[in-house]
This record gives sequence, C-alpha cells and structure tokens, in this order.
Amino acid sequence: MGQSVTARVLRVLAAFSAERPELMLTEIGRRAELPLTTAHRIVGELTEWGALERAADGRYRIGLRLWEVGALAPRGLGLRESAMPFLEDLYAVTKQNVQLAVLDGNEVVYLERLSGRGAVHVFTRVGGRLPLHATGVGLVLLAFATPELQEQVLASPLKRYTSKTICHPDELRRALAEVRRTGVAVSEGQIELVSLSVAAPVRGPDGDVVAALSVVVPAGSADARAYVPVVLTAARGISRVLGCPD
Amino acid sequence: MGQSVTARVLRVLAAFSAERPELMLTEIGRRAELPLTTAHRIVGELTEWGALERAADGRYRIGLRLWEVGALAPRGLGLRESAMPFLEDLYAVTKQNVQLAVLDGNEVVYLERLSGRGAVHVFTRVGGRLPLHATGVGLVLLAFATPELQEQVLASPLKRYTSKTICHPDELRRALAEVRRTGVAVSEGQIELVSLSVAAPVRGPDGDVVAALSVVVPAGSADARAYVPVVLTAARGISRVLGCPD
DNA sequence: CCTCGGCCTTCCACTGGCCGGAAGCCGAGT
DNA sequence: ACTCGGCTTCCGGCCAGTGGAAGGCCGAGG
Repeated sequence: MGQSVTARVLRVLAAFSAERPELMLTEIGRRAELPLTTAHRIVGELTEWGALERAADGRYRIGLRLWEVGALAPRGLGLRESAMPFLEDLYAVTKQNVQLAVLDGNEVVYLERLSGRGAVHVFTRVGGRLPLHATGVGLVLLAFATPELQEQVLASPLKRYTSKTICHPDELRRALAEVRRTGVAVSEGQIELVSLSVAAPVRGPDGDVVAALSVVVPAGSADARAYVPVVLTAARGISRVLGCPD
Repeated sequence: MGQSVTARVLRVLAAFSAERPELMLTEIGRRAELPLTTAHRIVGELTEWGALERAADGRYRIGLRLWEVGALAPRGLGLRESAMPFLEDLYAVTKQNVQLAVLDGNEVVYLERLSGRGAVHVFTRVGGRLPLHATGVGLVLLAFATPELQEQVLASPLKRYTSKTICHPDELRRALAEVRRTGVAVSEGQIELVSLSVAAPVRGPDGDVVAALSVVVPAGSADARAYVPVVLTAARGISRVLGCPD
C-alpha cells in the first residue's frame, strides 16, 4: 500500500518542508524512506517535468511548475484572488498584519498574509498550519464547522501555546458559542504573547463559511474591539464577491 | 518513457488548468491520455494524500496539500515573501497594477500581482505564463539572461499581440540593449492595447537577475517615465533584502 | 601524492505492483 | 422502465519498477 509508485512520488514531495526547502538526493531518500536508487529515478523524472529544480549546488528544491499547479487550487488562488483587494484595503487602513485562512482537516491553513513593516511579528507563514483552538481564525472556522469536527476537537487534548491559550473544553465551548452569537472572534493571545486578533468568517455561494479573515494587533494598542467593524465589513465584502446570498 | 508511473501522475496533475480547474474523472483520463481505470487509481491515491480534493458534485480539483508544497518553491514563496512589502508600498504610491515575475524556460511566470480596483485590467494571472518578447518584465528578464537564451528567442518567431508588440529580431535586439543601458524597460504596449509598463530587474545574492518587477499604467495617463524612479527604488530595495551586494 | 568517505549515477536480473478489459452500480434524462 | 454516461470494483498476465552492486566524482585529511 505504502508501496505504490504514486505514494512514493508523494512521499518525495512531502520530504520538503518550510524548514528544509532544499535537499540533497540522499536526504530525500532518507526522508521519504526510499532506497537511494529509487529516489534517484523518481527525483529525476520530477525534475525533468519541472516539479523539482536543481539549485546551483546540485541540491533539489520544489520547482516553479509545481507552484503553478498548486496555484490552481480553488481554495488557494481562487479565494485569494477574490479576497486580495479587501485584504489590501484592510491593510491600508489598519497597517497591521492581515491574514486569510481556511480549514483543512482539523487545522488552519494560512492562505495569505500582509504584514506591515512596523507591525507585530507573527509566526504564521503562508502555507503554514496551526491547530484550530489556538488562533483567532481557528476559532471562527471551528465555530461554523460541522458538529463532528467540533466534537473531535473538544475531545482531543488542547495544546497550550501561551498563558492565554484556550486549553479547557468548557472554555472552548463557551468561546465558540460567543463567536456564533457575535459573528467575530476577538481572541486574546495568538501564538505570540503580545498580540490580539480580530477574526471574522467569509461565506461562499451556499452561505457556508469557507474561510476566515483576521487582523492581528499589538496587545498594547488601543482597544482591539475598535477593529471589529472594519474586519466584519471586509469579510462581508469578500463573501459578497464570492456570491454569498445573505 | 512516457509510460512510467511517475510521468502518469504528473500528466494527471497537468490535466488541470486555469481554464478548467475542476474536472470529472473521465475528463482527467481523456486529458492525461490514460485509460479510465488507471486514471481512477492514480486520482484515488492523489486524493487520499490531499493532492486532489473532491468538490461537492464529485468533480476533482487541486487540493490544498499540493498548494502547500508548491508554496515551498524558493522562487515562488521565498521571493514573494521578501518582495511583498515593497510591492505593497509601490501599490500604495501608484495605485496601479504591480507585478512580480521570474524567468522559467523561455517564458515569464507571474508570481504576484496587486491590482487596484480602478486600475487598468490586465490579462496576466498569478501562476500564468507569457512569452518574453511581449511584456515589460519579459524584456528585462531576457536582457539579463544567458546569451544562449537571447539567441534562441531572437531566432524564434515573435508572435504579435498588439500593434506595438516587438516582432522583429533587430527591433528586439535594440530594445534589449536599451534595457541593459538604462536598467529599466519602458515598454509600449503590453498585451492590452491601452497600457504601458515600467519594469526593472531584481537581483539576488550573486548579483544576477532573479526576477523582474513592473508597474502597468494606462496609456492615457501622465508620462510613464515618471514611474521609473519609484520602480527602480522598489526593485533595488528587494534586491538588497535578497542579499545583493551592489 | 594517495586514501578515504560521502554523494551521485549507471547497470541489470528478478519480481510484485500496475495495467486495463470486463462487468456491475448508480443517478439522470426520456 | 429503459438507456446512457460516468464511476467503481475485480482479477490474471506481464512488464516496468526495484534495489543491490559497482564505478565515478570531488573535497578533506594524512
């Protein structure tokens, strides 16, 4: 099963990560758990097609061709394309970090981030994943997710990241109810200790939540709630462009 | 050779395009020139891994997981990450279309585009490809490319897109020399009839050109050359962040 | 200078995973 | 109820993929 060629090809691709975006053939073989010879052949074919590229020093990295194909993901580029103008406006007005994320499995995946030069530095990275309970966008996405997913997350251990991280199921349940009631998540404590985030849901053509939008502001700044109206407005704007009835 | 499983997997991925980002199994089989059964199995494995997703109507599309891997392309995300703040500034100042592109093979690949709501509508698309001779960024990238590539392009037929497209080798040769002399390409006639573009090179750690940056302005507006200083400044700013000596 | 070690590449005989025809399933259109 | 188009499952033959082994390359260290 883990022996099919297709699976091996995917394991080769999965060998690359944000921490190690350039690998030697040997490393690919080790990470993908493939014999060197097999890795060599697969990598060769991937390179020929453009899914991988060789750097000047002979190491391999993800190629532009794969980036292009990945850009076709409707939940990637499509969403991003529609949302971009609103994110730019939001950034222009607030000069803070603006983020767009979607739900995948039981995690948040960040699609886009506009970060001001002067704004708080955040750990998130475009293409990165974080657990649902620890971020503003995660709370929003979870609040409007299927009951099954909510139960699954509530039943699983909630890892603590900061002193403000929601770690208890009851606490999380209350937070989710609050999000559903108000339509926004004003969550204290992102991954960073010194930031607040204001997040709101983005809805698709069927009226269901397809993404979440957030602004991350320094904890020291003015009342975070002051950002609620602009964030909500931007989120509704994107929803409208996506064809949300409402 | 075109029979290896790896190649077939890639053909399945290549079946998706910007025009048709969602496909039925049968269509994938037809486009990838694979028997239905084979397509079925490969698509199944890709879906299980997350490289593909199934839409509500059962059609397949590129999955988030593949988007994530694609985002690891150093010439994709890495460049983009460094350039973003400068693109935002450039956009804020000009309120025109701002584009970032790299050279791949003998084509331009667009990495990023910030398009003003009011700005000229351009055909380019993030992840899209265009020939080198027909765009501002293309001229810049070609001007600093290897002599071999320049010869290759000069020797190939130059397709006409608008009345202003550079179609003659001599004309192109002169344009390239001008770009090398001034360090910027002010090209009349993009793909659109009514736009001008100002493009400048972005240099990497070794001092070689790794990308190009451009602003596309409506032909009717003020002198396009007025944009040269800001574009050059932004391009140099990105180069500096990338570690260009200079 | 030679040797050693790490990495990459090529070669080739064996074998087990892939191929694809065929048959069955499902839902929509008539 | 029948048909048609698309999807899924099944299974035997066979060939493409596998991976051990050997050789080439380069840089470090003796």
